[in-house]
Amino acid sequence: MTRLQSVFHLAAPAPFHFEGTAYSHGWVVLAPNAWDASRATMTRVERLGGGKIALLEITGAGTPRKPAIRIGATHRGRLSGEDGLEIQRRVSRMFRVDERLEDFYAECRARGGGWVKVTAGYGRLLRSPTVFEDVVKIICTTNTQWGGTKRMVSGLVEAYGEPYPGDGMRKAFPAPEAIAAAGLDEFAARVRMGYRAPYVHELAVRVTRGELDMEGFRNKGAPTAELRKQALGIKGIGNYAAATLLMLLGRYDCLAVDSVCREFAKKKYFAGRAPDDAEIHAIYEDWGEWRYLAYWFDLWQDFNGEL
DNA sequence: TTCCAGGGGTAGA
DNA sequence: TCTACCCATGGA
Repeated sequence: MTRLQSVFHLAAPAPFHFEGTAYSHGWVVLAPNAWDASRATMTRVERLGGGKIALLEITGAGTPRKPAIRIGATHRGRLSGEDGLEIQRRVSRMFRVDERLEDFYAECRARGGGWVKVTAGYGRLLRSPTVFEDVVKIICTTNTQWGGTKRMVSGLVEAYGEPYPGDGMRKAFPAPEAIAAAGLDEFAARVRMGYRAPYVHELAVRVTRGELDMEGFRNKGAPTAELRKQALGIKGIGNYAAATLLMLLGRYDCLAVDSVCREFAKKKYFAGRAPDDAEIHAIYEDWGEWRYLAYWFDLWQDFNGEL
């Protein structure tokens, strides 16, 4: 069967910095995502609800005043109207095109200095098309180095992801059903994620059985504290992971304090003395609902010198 | 060999 | 709510 191509354009909110969004944190290089720096293009295999597998090529488009995201989809067989809408919904979620950052930008402008650069369309930290994928990836970031996270996620995709037809090297992120169908022993032996294996497997089983509604975490009406409590109910999710998940859900009032954060705060704000967590939280307290983004771009500016 | 990483679960206080 | 202890894995 011949490969067909479809192209979609998503309108993005101005200001919108495509590369700054795609490469906003490590997610862009975690399988099945891949980043081609020479073309400023993100590619990813997506398994659609109707069963079709598409290879997506996602790039920035439009103009500064009317920014957009171009999605090139390669697939076998025609896409239905619903398939096309699903692709756009998924990319829209990944790049947070519905999120409003005006108040955050206003706060950055008020602070001045390097913060003004953030208002050029940064601040939308890349996420996954599904909450399930984000939670699995967050669990794979805990108590390991970044190289370990990449290895675990690649192994998971390789072992249980559906291959893109004609190029078995590229696969979609595994459906929870695929993980749940494997026994825990087999799963743990194939993916090698150590003590995290039972957590990820149990999560997949609970989602498959309908005991856990991951997409329900997007509930915009729920208070952050309630979502945090629900997140902490998932095995493998503690304070750091819950704050990271809340960030991916668009709630920035919790700070994800990890070893990177501790080391950064120690050097920049405490003259080499190790602060306790309460002291770290206090640094960004006055950013209110934007605390996480404030920390993230404080770290980013310090690390890169500039955006 | 030993340490530890973008921590978390559990038991016990 | 806090602390101590244990948890697999792989890189340094």
